[in-house]
Amino acid sequence: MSQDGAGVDLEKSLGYLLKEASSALRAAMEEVLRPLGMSVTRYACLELLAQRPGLSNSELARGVFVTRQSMNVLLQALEREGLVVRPTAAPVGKVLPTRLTGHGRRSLATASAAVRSVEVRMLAGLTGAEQENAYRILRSMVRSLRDGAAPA
Amino acid sequence: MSQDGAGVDLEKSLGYLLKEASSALRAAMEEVLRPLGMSVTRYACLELLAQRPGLSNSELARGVFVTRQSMNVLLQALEREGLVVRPTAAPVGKVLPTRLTGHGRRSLATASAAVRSVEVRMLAGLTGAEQENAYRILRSMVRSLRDGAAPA
DNA sequence: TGACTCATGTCAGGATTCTGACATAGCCTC
DNA sequence: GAGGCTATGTCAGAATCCTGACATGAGTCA
Repeated sequence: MSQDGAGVDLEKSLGYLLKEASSALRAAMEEVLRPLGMSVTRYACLELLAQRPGLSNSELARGVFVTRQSMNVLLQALEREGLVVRPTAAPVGKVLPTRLTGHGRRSLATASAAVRSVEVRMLAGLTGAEQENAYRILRSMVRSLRDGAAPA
Repeated sequence: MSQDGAGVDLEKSLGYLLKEASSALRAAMEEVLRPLGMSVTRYACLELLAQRPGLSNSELARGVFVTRQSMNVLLQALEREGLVVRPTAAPVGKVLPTRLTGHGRRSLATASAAVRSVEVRMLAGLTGAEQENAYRILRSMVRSLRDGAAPA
């Protein structure tokens, strides 16, 4: 049914398109990660940890865009499965620096390759200049949204 | 940091930036919708329904990027609160065409204005040409992700 | 030193979404 | 008309994520 009404046109809304693209990306990632027994959130956590070893629970949460409570339960699971390690006592303050184990690094390697193939597929059909444009434009959107959030 | 070799560089990854932008947009929408007693999913459902009256449960689900089961529980709540109406019996097949009530339309109006202000803020700092670029590039990403998903 | 503020880790409860499953209606082919 | 295929609406259970709350440690300031 293609019945156009009045009001905001979702088909031309960049916000809607942004959600659509993000949703398509997540679905594509889930599709390639599922056979590996890994979820998108788990992969994101491991990938972030590989690039920034020793990140704390709260820092990981912010990097993966979930609450620190959700990240806490995820880290407990990853720790139980031997993918990451955390010291039993905080070396300084309450912060528990997390690190990947060998098992975690190997598990991440295959997942990372799969995700990379998805990103390559997503960028197929775009020139290098277009990718640069996309990067700059998305960065501008994020900055505008964050800055306007707390003007007081 | 330093070791990029095998891993995806999240700071330069368009996929990560896409997730970041989508997350920031959702957070900004939740912030302005919360005082109105409305969630992002509810708003999206009502907005879609305003533009395409008579949409079915499954069609709404695809438009809002959730499963039809989730949309079903949402529609039941909206119906209970008098924001939408569905016929008790399907006029044709099993499809139940959903429509906004006057109450639903009024509730949507204020929410729609709030969301529009967020989108305006998001696009501040971008020229018309840049917005056109963003639209075209995001569309290309979605198409590439969907097409490659089922190569048979 | 003591009070205040902020960030962190964690537990508990609730809300939202998803996966699995079933019955049914429309469409297509034979 | 019979059979297969797809899509839909719906119920039930499980997984995931979030909000609320508490205690603790670091930093600031009088």
